[in-house]
Amino acid sequence: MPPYDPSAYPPFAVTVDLVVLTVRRHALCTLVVRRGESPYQGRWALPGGFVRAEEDLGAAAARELVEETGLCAHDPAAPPPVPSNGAHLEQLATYGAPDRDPRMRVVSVAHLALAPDLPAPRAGGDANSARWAPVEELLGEDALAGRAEAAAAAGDAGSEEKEGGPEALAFDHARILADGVERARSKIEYSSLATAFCPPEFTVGELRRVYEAVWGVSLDPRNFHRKVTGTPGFLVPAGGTTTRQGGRPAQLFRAGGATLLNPPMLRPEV
Amino acid sequence: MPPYDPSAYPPFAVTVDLVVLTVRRHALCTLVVRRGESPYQGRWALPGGFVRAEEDLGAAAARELVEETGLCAHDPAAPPPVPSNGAHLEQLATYGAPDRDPRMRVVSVAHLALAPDLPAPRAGGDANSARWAPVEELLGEDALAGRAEAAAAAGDAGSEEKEGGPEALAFDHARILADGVERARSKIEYSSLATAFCPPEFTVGELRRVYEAVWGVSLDPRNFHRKVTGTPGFLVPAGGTTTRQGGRPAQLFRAGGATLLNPPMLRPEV
DNA sequence: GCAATAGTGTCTATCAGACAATATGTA
DNA sequence: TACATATTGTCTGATAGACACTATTGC
Repeated sequence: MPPYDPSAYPPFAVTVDLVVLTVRRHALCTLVVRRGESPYQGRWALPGGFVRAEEDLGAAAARELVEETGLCAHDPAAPPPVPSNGAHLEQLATYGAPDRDPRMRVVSVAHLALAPDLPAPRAGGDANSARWAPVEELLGEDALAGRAEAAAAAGDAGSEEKEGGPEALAFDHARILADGVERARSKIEYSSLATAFCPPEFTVGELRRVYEAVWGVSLDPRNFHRKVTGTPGFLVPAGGTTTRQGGRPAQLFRAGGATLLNPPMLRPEV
Repeated sequence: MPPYDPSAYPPFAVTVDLVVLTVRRHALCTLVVRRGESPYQGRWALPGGFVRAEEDLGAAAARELVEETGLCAHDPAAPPPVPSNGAHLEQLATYGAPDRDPRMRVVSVAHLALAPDLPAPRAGGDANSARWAPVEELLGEDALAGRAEAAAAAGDAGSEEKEGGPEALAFDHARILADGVERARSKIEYSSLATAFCPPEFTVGELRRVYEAVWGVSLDPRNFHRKVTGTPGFLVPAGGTTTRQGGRPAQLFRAGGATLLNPPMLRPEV
């Protein structure tokens, strides 16, 4: 069985890009790194890198995640029996417009990671080269439903300043980020993924603030409590209580075994 | 701005594979083609091919779709004002395990297409080289939730007969198909995509049979009728009636403008 | 005391599911 | 007529959302 003739197919480079989301100070934030080289030198971009010759796509994404954040990714096929502080990682979508990188043909397999609030990014120890940026700041107010920043994917080098100003993300990363945010927003409706934003033990109020930050809405604390504690498999009591949010002590919970919520959480109408 | 040094990154080939679904005789079917060359010679596989040098991923998928079926793909970003008999096409996921093709490193961007029932496949006019196969036949009964045929991705050439028998799909295509079927099953819950399986004008009963075939369940015709006609934007009356299903004449409808259903259709419990 | 958060109870409009009854075609 | 499918209507149990009320901490 001979290998393909290399001239019979066009050469591609394959990369992984990461949309790493977390909730910090009641805002949905994503990890961005400063580009040190052309094109888009000095602009913020999603972390990512080349897939290695003998590396699976998910493994490449997990490697990039640990390099950028120190987070250990959960394998969705084999979640750990005890919730650790690892992150949820899943494939998001693949972006391969011929002109998305002016240097060469690059196909990027974007991945989505959800993580609890972390101390500070560690990108080579340089605090100026990586940060948690509120997604609202990067995408604007109308970041819902993939409507935001669609034009940014067209990026030609001559009009970089028009693509949302100097804070706009490099390449087509604004679109990738918008798609990742929309995926997270819809997925916490019908799955227990919102717990991936929480520490191993958390309160109902903390979980509610995750939903409020990701959806950008306010939820009734009483109905939320009734709903979330009444959904089988979503939460299991951890035993203790905490007052770290002030007020009356709140029970601590861990994520239950359920991955699909029935009934689902309902995102309020716009 | 110099291009990358080609030796600085591993070379990949990028392909698109298609999961084309339709409903035929009350069964969910997918298009498969017979492989004429090694590896997996003589086995059924999903249609697909290389992405060209200056071609976008979605364009490559649309090109393969028209080559295999003659179907014109709707651009999801700009659906036609009048429903034609084009197919719905969307990106599904990307598969890039290092050993998924024994000849070389191939990353495949799988796409999902939903189409109304078509006459017969036309793969070079050879009726023996392409067919509509019931997905149940290809994946077995437990094709839900991506559990089916996971082992098929491991495929080494020496044990082809163990991978579900001679009817098993080539490469990791059983997994791709299972993912596509699960995507379709969940997406018709909260979107109007089930109409993509119907001709331009269809009855409520025909739409119900689509749901029944895709989900593999029976639905109450009376509740279904009330639900589907009461969901705003889902259906618009086309004016006429038809008796092509026998019984009392049924009103004809066209797909309405809504893409997201509110409230969603509910898949019955298992 | 007051402020803040946690948690429970109640009411109501809505809706999914079960199913009776009727309408209108074909064999 | 018998049968098949379409369509409308009714009933009931479950629930989402609004919101009153109580509980328990820190200041």
